[in-house]
Formats: sequence, structure tokens, C-alpha cells
Amino acid sequence: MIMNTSKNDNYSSNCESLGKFFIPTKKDSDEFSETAKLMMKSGMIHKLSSGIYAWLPLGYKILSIVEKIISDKFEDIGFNRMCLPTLHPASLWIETGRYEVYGKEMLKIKDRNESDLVFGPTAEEACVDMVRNKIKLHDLPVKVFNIQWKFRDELRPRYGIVRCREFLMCDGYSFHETEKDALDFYDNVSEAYKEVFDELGLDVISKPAETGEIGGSKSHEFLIESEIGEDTAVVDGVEKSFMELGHIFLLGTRYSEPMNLKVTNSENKTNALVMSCYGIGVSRLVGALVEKYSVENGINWPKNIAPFKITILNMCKDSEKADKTCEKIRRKFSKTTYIVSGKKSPGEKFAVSDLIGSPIKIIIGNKQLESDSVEVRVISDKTHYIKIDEIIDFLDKVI
RNA sequence: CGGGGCGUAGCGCAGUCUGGCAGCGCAUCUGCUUUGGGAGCAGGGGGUCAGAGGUUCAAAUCCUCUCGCCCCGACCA
Repeated sequence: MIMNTSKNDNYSSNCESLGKFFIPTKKDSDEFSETAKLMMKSGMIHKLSSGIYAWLPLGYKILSIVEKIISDKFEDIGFNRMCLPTLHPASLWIETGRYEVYGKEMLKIKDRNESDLVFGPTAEEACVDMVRNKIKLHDLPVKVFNIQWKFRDELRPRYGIVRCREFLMCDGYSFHETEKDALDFYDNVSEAYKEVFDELGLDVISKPAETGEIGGSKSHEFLIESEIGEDTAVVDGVEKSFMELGHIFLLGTRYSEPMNLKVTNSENKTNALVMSCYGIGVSRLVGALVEKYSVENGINWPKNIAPFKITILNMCKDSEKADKTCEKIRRKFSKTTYIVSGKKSPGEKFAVSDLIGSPIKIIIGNKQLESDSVEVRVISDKTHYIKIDEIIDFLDKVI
């Protein structure tokens, strides 16, 4: 929708389509919460049904960036990335007794043979099935994780992707010989979680929690203060609303025992493995980030999360010099530059750029162009006027 | 799952009470004007009135059923 639509394009037509990126912004949205409203207005997500959202290119870009930050951290502490299916045979859930216990949030499906399937609301059973009969003593500890869509048939979805039915979750699973090994690694993961949230600029607290339906002996949840939080915690004597972003559990033998995940140890005894699981709501995390970085008319993304680090506002209608300057910058920073141009009004261009929220905004207007300059606004810095000849060097420094 | 509300053009809505040509704003397309904070004028296109059944000469409108969505509450990752 926003693209280079200059008619005077005989010098740039070959490249024009390269800069296109589909961002259908909206003037307004009737979403209830500010976070969901902003995500709809900026063209990040589209609702298909109650609690079921499509991720448009802009939203998916942010989701992917967050996913990468989490994934890198998990690999840093020794997890191997893998991928479990979204659909699990009901038989696995019957083995642990959760098929009946989990409740109406679990989506049960039948395939063409009338076999019962489950769209996984979580994946402990699937993961155990993947590793059982394969792990030998010398393999331990085994640490795997995946980032996969989950479905929980919420009674009442709300706040856009913050509490939806289909959501992206990073779920890690570790298997240990002893409870002590499991506990040590549990602390490593807890530390890694804090580093991830720090990297994203989120003030997250961890707090001991109930293990609930999932079972196990120890758990911590990771919470962020939020207007639309649905958990409460007491901080400094004041009860506040929090949104849960992650939860880790020391599961013990809750799954390994009934599913017969065992190894024979050095004393020739066969014991059930000690299992832990670690979850982060990746798609919900994007909601928390939008809430955190939202400003008056849009968003101010920090550089390490921004879907586009640079937004160029081409205010000129038929200026070859302006178009060529856009193209010069886009070629150098092609994956992270978004150009707002065409015959839209200046107001609309600024409004769209506010919604995209790049930390660096370059404004190409007739006034500065007369002196071969452009205006560059850098978040948390002043406005610079830079000569076109020096723009690439300047951007290299601030990006 | 209980209570309430809504469903009419892509989006937001009026029309429903009192049956009688399918409307308005925004968006979109065309042309001209405008170009530093979501522009102006003119013209055009776009409809399974949520769905099914019923009443009637005639149904968006009345009746019955079904579905979907939203808000509150309860429940819960």
C-alpha cells in the first residue's frame, strides 16, 4: 500500500518493486485495548476470528526478530532447536491422563479415520514421545526446544494477540539423571530468561508459582507490569497488574514415569528421568513490547527490535533528486529501510511513519534538498541535517 | 459457561419500532488541484442486509430456529 509510486520513474522503475512492503495502516480501529488497537492500526495483525490472528508482514517481521533473540539465547545455554508437530495423537495425552483432565481449552479433532487428535496446547507428551527409547545414560542431559504454534480454546479471548487462542510459544524441555542436575539447569534457564527480557528492554520480575495442572515440584513465572495484565502481584506493598510472559517448571517424573522414559544408570538401576519444561509466549511478548514502546501517535522501536531501522519520508512528489536519494539509501540498507512516498499528503506520510516506528527517520523535503541535504531524526537524539553525499556514512555511524 | 449488546459495501454506521426504490461517512478507482502532520473539488465502482425457514401482493424491517462477533462476570495459561 505504501510504496514508491512516483510516476516519473523511468530511472528507477527496475528497482521500484524491490522497496515495496505491504503495510495496510488504518486511521482507527475499534479494538478495545490500546495495544491491540495500535497493532491493528499499524497493519501488524489481522483478525480472522475470535482469538485467531494473521500476522501481516510488518507484525511478522517483529515476531521473527523476537523469535531470533529467544532462539539465540536458548542455543547459547545448550538447547538444541527442533520442531514438534502442532497435532498430537490423543493416545499420548491418554498415557499421562491429561486427555480428560486438561478441559475444554484443549481442541480435540478427528481425522478421516475417526482417530482422535489434539491440537497441542503445550507439548510435554509429544516431546517425551520424541525422545523415549532413544536416550542413553551418556546422552544426558538432553536439552531441546522449539518455537511452535499452540492452540488453547480460551473461553474469552481478548486484548488482540495478548490473550488469543492460537499463539506462538517457545517451549524448551530438558531431561536429567538427577533432581540436582535438573535444579542447576533450571537456574541457568531462569538467568537466561532474565537476559532475554533485558535485551528486549522489559522490566520482568520472576516469582515462585503454583505448578497447577501441568504438575511438578517447582515453578517460577515471569511477569511484566501491564495495563492489560490479568495476574496480580504485590510489589513494594502495592498490588499491581501483571502480564505473564514466561513460566518454567521442574516437572520431575510427572511425565517420564507414566510414559516410561527411563535410563539404566551406572549402578544398573532403571530410573525415570527428571524432566523440566520452560515456556515463553513469543507472540504475547510482541504485545508486551508494543505496549512498552508505544508513544502518542505510534511506536518508538529500539534499534535491536525495530522491524525497519530506517524510514524514509519522501515529501517530494516529482523530484528525481529525492527519488535517487531514497534509492541510494535503500540499496545500502535494503533489508531495514522502508520508504514512504507517493502522492499522499504530508500529514499521512508522517502518520504512517509514526506507526512503523523506526528509530531513524529521514525526511526528504524540498527545502533541505535545495542545499543538497536531508533531515534525519534519530530517536533519543536531536535532529540532524546531513548532506546527501554524507548520508551513508552518517547512517553507518548511528544505525 | 451465565448476563447484556451487536451482525446492512473493505471499515464505521443509519434505516428495523410503524413492511413499500439499498443509504451515509471513511476507504478505493479516474481526472484536476494541493504537498512539512492522516488535503480539496468533480465523477465512477462496489451489496448473499450473517444464514435457513415462515407470514405477506411485498421483508433489512414481522415470527421461528441456527451461526458469528463484542462487553461484563466466572474460569485459566
